Amino acid sequence: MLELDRFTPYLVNRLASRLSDELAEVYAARFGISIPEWRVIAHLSQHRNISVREIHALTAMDKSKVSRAVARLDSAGLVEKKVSGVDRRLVELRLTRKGRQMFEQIDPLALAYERDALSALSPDEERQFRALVDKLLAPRG
Amino acid sequence: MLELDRFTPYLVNRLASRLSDELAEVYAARFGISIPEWRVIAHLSQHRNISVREIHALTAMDKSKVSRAVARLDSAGLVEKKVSGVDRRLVELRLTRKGRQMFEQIDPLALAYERDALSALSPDEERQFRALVDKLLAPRG
DNA sequence: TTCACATCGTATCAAATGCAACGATTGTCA
DNA sequence: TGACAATCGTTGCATTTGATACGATGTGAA
Repeated sequence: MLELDRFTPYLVNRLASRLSDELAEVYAARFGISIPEWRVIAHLSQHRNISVREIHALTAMDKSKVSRAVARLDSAGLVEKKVSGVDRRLVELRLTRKGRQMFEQIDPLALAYERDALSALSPDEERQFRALVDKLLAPRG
Repeated sequence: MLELDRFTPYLVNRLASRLSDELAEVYAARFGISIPEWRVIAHLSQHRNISVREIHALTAMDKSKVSRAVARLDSAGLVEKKVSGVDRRLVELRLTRKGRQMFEQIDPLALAYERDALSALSPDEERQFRALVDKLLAPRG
């Protein structure tokens, strides 16, 4: 018999929405970007010339969700779009100087929030937790 | 410098949406209910006479989201609504026989999915993971 | 080459969502 | 008691979302 308080999908979902929402409090009002936009920025901060398709595959955000987030970031001057020379179907994305500066402001705030969110765990537990999440995220047969 | 592949809110979110989506594949098409509706049913399966307010508080689903899910379940004959005698602002919810029967069909499927999703972990790791998630979910400061 | 098919990003449109406001009810405190 | 504030569930409305279709481009086999 299912008990919600012991049902992993339920618990992980509650944890995830809390982490997303609390993190959004850190950047949403202050920098005027939404959760999907933040996710795009975060990905562009470390993958150069990544495409919409790749962000979609990495984040499980819908293709059109990514496309729209990119469009808003583009018109806000935070992201540049450039049709790939190799495959003209692809759009290569990268942060503008302005976008990178915004990321560099959010970066320490995000890391501080993560530390705070994990502060209930000891360093050992934190390592365990990361390792277990990694295992669960690894593609299954 | 933030690295997404080590950033807990990001990883936990990816895990959570995979768990939600894959679980929904188990019940959505077969039983014709949405994710919010499933969540309401699951809560009603173990809390009797719970109110919209309480489901909202427990699940972090928006009040109106819960209200609308309940309305659909009501007109589908899966849930009954009854104004509380103690506080007439409250609506006491409970599964109908039909609703309970549906839950009892989904129940083993949900548990089987959970086992499958956690199959990458050893029994020990699974216990650790549950304990760590509980710690992280405990209200902070 | 050519033609059928796959892939990428965007646009379209119905449905879902979140926020704020509302009516109804209850609580508070002067 | 009475007036005002708070709470509950619902609804209206603007926005967001996801599924699908589309045009443009690329791929592969005949």
